[in-house]
Amino acid sequence: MGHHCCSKQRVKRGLWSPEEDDKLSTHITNHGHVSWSSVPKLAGLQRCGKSCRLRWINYLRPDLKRGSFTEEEERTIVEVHRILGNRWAQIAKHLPGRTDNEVKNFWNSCIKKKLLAQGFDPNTHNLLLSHKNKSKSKTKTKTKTANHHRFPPNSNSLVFSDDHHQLPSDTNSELQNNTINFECNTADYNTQMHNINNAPTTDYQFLGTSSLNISNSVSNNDVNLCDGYIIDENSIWSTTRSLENFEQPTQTTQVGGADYNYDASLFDMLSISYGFEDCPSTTILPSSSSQMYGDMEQFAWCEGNNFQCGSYVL
DNA sequence: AAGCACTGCAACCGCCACCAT
DNA sequence: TATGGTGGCGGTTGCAGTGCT
Repeated sequence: MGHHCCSKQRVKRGLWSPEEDDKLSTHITNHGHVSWSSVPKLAGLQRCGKSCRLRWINYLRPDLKRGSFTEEEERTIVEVHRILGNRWAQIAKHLPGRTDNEVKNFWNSCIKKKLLAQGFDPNTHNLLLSHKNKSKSKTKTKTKTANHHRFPPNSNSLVFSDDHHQLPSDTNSELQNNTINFECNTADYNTQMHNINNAPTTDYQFLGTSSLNISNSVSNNDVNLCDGYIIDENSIWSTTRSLENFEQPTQTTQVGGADYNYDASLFDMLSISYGFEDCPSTTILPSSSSQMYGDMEQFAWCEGNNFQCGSYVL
């Protein structure tokens, strides 16, 4: 069934003229819109309501940001796309003043090509096979990788408990300045993104070295705890890439559920929120008495005596 | 200068979900 | 419950602008 308003004859199509823009802007500004299907008639336009809506949302709305995307916006798009996939409307919500159409066009015309040029599959954010083979012999290669679907089907967002997560300051001398912003207001993922993009680096890093034990019971190709390093084809471990002073693992001792020694710029929360969908039985046990559990709908993380938990919103 | 290929982006199309009747 | 109207979304198209030969 088509749209009622679009089935009427004498509906103009194609690019909007300045006069049409003016009519639509004036009408919406003065009267708002109760029903888009009634807007063309009331505004004196020979367009269908759907076209009016699109024109207003994508071009005439006063709160739209104009001009090129900034590097920060680009980073945000890549990060959120890594999590959400082609959910342009959701991605656009992280970019005030940008529309889903704009983000989609930018992705298709620019970011996609950049990722491909860098050897990443723009759909999955994984290394393309050809690049994987090239880097296979390099155990410390820094890469980006991610799952295709970050959230369980029908989930809208990720929710963390509201407590600010802090490592016990006196329990491990290797960890300093180790406040991790684990905070994310309910259903406000944007807050989390903003915090991570703007926070001082030390807010999100462990300084020093931590030894990890990765116990991974779902060791198949798509197991992907977070994003970051490829240790081998089957075991992927990670941290955030967006932070400055991001350091590579100092040592990789063994592959496949054994110990890893990392220069631990480890647990960025954004990364931790990734990947549980595909590794429901994964447990991560850093030797510094930290634990994290993940499953499809819930996860939790212990650091010393502090305990954090969160869940997906279904 | 002309013709062609490529690119970016505005707009459209088709589908789905939701709501009112 | 079925149906129709509508809003919203992602995929796709078409065209104007640009660059290359």
